[in-house]
Amino acid sequence: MEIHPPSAPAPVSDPSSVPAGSLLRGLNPEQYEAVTLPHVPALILAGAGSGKTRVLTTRIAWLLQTGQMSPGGVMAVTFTNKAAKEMLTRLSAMLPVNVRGMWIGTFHGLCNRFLRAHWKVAGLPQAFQILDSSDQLSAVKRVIKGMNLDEERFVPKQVSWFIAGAKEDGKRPGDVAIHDGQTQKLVEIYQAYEDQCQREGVVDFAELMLRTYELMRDNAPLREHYQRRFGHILVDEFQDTNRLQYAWLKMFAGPQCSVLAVGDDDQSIYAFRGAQVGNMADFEREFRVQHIIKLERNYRSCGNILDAANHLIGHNSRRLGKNLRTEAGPGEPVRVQESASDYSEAQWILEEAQQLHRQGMARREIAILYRSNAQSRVIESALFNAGIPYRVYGGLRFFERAEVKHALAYLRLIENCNDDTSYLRVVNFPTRGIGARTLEQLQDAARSSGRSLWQSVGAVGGKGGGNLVAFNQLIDSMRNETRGLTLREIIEVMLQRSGLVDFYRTEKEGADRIENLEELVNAAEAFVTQEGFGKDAVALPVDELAPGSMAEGLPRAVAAVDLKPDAETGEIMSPLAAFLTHAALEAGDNQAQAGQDAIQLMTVHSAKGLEFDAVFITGLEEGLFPHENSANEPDGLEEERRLMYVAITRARQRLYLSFSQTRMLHGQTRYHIKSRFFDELPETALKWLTPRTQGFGSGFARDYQAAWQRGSGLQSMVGAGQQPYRTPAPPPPMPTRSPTEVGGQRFKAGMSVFHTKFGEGVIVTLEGSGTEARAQVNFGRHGPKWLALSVAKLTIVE
DNA sequence: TCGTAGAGTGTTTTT
DNA sequence: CACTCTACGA
Repeated sequence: MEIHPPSAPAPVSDPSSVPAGSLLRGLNPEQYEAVTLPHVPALILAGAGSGKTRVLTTRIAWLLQTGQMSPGGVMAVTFTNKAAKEMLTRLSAMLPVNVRGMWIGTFHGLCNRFLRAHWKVAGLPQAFQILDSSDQLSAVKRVIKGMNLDEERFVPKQVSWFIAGAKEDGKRPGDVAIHDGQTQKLVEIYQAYEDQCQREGVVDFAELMLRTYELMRDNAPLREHYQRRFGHILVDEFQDTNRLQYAWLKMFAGPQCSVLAVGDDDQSIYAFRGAQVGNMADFEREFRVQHIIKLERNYRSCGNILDAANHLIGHNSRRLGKNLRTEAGPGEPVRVQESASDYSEAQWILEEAQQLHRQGMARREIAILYRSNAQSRVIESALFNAGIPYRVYGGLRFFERAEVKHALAYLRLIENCNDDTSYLRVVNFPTRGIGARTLEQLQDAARSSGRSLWQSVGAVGGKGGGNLVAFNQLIDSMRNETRGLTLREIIEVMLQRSGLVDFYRTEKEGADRIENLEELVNAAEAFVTQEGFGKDAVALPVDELAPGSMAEGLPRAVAAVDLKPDAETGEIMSPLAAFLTHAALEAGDNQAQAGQDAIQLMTVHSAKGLEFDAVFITGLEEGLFPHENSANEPDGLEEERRLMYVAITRARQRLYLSFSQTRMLHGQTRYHIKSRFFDELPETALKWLTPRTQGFGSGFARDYQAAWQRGSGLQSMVGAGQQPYRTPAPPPPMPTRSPTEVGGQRFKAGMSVFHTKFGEGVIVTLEGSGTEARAQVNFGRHGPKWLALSVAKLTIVE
């Protein structure tokens, strides 16, 4: 793929002559050009730390300020709520503009907004609810059970993934190509799942996108309306868009629309969940993009860090081609540390981090990154034992916690009693004498009549049946009691009447949970205040409703806005329904202690978009980073390299790369060699804190052997004369598992071997011992393979 | 209905 | 190792 220079160099006036107070003040020439582009499609290749958010927001502000666009005519779409919020905040700081009328949000958030306005033509109930991924999973499980299918053959997670994947390819059950019986059945499950969702009035994340896309595609007046409306569409993180999102954008972008796509192919790290980097090239071609601007000036990292990043990513093929540069000096070298074990690695990190902190660096400016979540544990325990405050990203977020989900389920039932997922979640929680047997009967009755669980309670007799009726009455009475109350009051009533609070009061670990339930009340309160639901505000976009808005004049027959206000209050959407939507679309933070100054721990994926003064990239070992599983996927290694690129470019001043010789993984000690990425970094930018073990690959095993024979074990390899790390327990006696003992042969990582079937290859990883011993061998044409050494016939190639 | 022992599992993840 | 899920017995 190649990049054409802008056909006509844009007539950029000298950005340095921009008057004080102007929006455009302080932009560099490329940024300036991007912000002031004419009304045509354009692609901005924005490198890490090149000021892309600034360009996006300044462009919107500029379009509005110069009167080229009214707020209603702009759409800006992002992937995360955080990015959307950031954009809104910055924008309102630049201009006094009513951001509520603007279409700025996540793909899913905008779809929700669209479907709330057009629920009727979209074929949805007005109070449709959104399933998060765990809701979706349990819905899929129910479908599989209901079809009497084997959960071994149809693993709910995989089925769920299949359905989401199909939707993200724009495919309904009828559109999926069927090659075999398995696919046939999967499609049947997909169909049944769809029917179930439709019956219950719920949509999953992918459905929000697909439903919106289809409605735009099939409803010409609606499409024309929106296409006329949006003169400018700006897309953030374009490299992360999937097929459906791309098609969605094309649907909203009419002939008069100028789409500005901002992205960085080198930071595409979500191919595994359907992101198509190829969308960038497709966009360039299909939108006949004339203006491609590269933002390569980096304002974040110092020279050595950028050298490392550029050098590394240079090993990828199929790039759009971009190099980061800085006007800051080279700065400090990139420090490299080798440790004997994951434990001593953690120990070293914490001491180094403490050192930085003592020198005045805030803890929140120090990030510890790893490839996979499992790696955080050792580091966490080291920090915990040392009493150093830290914060782990990832894990359960607020709205995903069990007690919060229970509470939300009650609220959802108040809003829509046909929501079977919520019904099943709380019908017997707290326990009400409704057991598996009773629910079995209820589900059978519901299935055979095609009705919801709620509607089927009458069909179940006996004691269980009576309890079910009582449960329905409980929900009914909650609905009646809360009518007309504020959101806060509704939740308080629900918490009491449902018995949730009482239940957790008697639990031994219930205090935290009650605290979270109280937090839910606060979240609701904050939501009402922020979104203005307290008074007469409605959830629908103001510009869709106001007379004189662009929606006015649209043929009523196609229902631009399907208004159906509450008969009593006149509310278009109840605060409760709005809050439930909010809870589904924005899972919230994962920690309450977010304010504290703490060291930040996270995966490389979740670090994307963030920056820190000091960054530790840990576990840089073959098999971990690059991850062994990526070797099986096409372009897997390139994605791992981009991931590494993302990790490197998070650092402002100081970057540490660290790897360990041994690591506890899944309860087993594994022996690793250092990541191949070290060979792809410029020597001149690196500074080894530990002596280099030469000749990597075979080096480790040989040095280990030598060190062991000297009677000093691994510790002697970690550089005597260094800080007294007090490496704890001596390393596991390697000889029992020694790679050199494996299979009775002298295999070592890095060694060339010959296999009768796969030919010549190089040993990447060795693990296990005796008959368990296995090796990952990289065979040129056949790629990497895991081999059981007791079985595979390998000979050493000299 | 509920608690617990045993098996199974184990990249990355926002919405 | 640490967690989730299932099956079984009280």
